[in-house]
Amino acid sequence: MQTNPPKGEELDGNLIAPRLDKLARIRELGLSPYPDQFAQTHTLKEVVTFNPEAPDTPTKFAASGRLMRINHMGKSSFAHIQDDGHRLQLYFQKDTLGEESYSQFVDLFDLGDFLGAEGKLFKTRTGELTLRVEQYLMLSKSLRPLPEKYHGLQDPETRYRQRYLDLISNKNTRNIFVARTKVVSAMRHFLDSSGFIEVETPTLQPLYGGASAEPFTTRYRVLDRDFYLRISDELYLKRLVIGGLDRVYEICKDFRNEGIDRTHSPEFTMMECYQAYSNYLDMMDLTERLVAHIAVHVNGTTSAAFGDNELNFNPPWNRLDFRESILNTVGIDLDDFIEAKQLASESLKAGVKTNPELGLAKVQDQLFEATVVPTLIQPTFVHDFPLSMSPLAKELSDKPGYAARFEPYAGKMEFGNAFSELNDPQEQRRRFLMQAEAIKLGDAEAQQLDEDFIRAMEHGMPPTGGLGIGIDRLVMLLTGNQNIREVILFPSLRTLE
RNA sequence: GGGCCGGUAGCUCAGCUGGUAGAGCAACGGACUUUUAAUCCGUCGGUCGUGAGUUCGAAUCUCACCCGGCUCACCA
Repeated sequence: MQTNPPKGEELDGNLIAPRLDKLARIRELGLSPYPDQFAQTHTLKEVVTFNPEAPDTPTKFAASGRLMRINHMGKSSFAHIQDDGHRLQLYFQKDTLGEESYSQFVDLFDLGDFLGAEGKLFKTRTGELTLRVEQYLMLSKSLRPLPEKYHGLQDPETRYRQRYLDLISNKNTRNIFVARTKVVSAMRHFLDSSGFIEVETPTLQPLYGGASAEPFTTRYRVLDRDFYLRISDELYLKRLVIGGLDRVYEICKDFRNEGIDRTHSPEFTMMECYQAYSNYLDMMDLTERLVAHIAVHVNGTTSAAFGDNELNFNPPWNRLDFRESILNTVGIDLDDFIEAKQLASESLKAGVKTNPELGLAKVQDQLFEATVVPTLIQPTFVHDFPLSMSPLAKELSDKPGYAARFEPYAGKMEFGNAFSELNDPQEQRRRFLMQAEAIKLGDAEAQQLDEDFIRAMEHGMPPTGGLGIGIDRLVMLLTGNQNIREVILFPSLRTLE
């Protein structure tokens, strides 16, 4: 839609002009439309907790916020100010303020302006807590109108492009992002108190790795070579475990140059943590406890409404063997197929199209995605993935061809990945070389050989469990949003010319 | 990328069997000293996403393009 993208210089039109006029009149009166400060006695959040009838209630409140509603009624006016998600009603009375002060409020203030007001609290006839204004001050003049007061801002495009308007007028939007912040802080708190230390590793990387994805490429001018925006921080965090940081984690943006849809954003936030002397089963346990802890911190309970379902993150979660999950769902036993083409044709019988030219692992993955994933509503660990799909994970000693790896699922959506980290450098080299074959087959997402990483591993790496959790998707699950754009403040959209 | 749906006033939406636009909120003027989606009277406000085409005449029909939503494909 062309209606709303900010046009910058064009501050005209008959909705803007009256505001500019008022701005000029404020200045003519020798007042500042943008004063330096206002001495608040209470935030709105605090004010709304008072009962005006209680004996210990202060006789003066000075509070401030954005004007969201004004009712002029001749010699008195009601208004609402909003701040930090809280609202307070103000009552302006000619008798209280005096003729000049009262009419200045009526003449010079618009919806959207910031205002500071001082006075006493009382309750209206209908019982609403209200501040009887004795003095007030313009704190900031607004030049553009707000979205409609009742319906708010509905248009999804404008909500994403001008998120500030969405935050002002839609309480639910605000709630989502407050919840998101709580998710991250609860995660940090849990990990910090479990002995993990938070680190920062490079966003710009000379080689990309740690995941299967196409990267964004950028030019590092001084070094005169291409760099990549990280698709993962895995290989750097493992170097740190090698360096003796036994429990590390990082929460950061990863970038993947791929499609955008309801569950994928090209830049998204990931938490990855690594714990020496543990394995993927320990990570499974960690995941359950971590997510349950976060859910309680955010929602007050381990359950969350998601679409038509009520998800319950209370441990223990379901556990589902990868091979068995496909066997039980479509009756195909992966162990019966060594060739990509065979499995692909068998999959097709079950109604699933795959790309056999990309190799067996890809076909297995596509079959799993199409058949098993849609059944995974309640939190579930899918474990023991085919080794060929897991170039950085250890092979299970009692299950050749399968990796000590799991992914947590909920709401038909993967939201993490974990394994017993491969720490045999010679085996790691072989795995990278297999990935090189996949690249030749046309798999644009296969992983690059990272000699420096192997060199680090050759110095000795302890047995280590690693876990990644997609923050955006976890927030989706805990806040009941089925679209990733609803949990990202400024989601990627095409630029408007 | 395919399919479907949408883009009309600042916002929320009508209008779409072709006759160049309406409502509510917002704004402006007026009435109103406990309103709260305040109410009542009056007024202003639109290159109907963009560009072509058909037509005497296009918001409306056709085509192309732009932007968004859903969906399928792709993508862990």
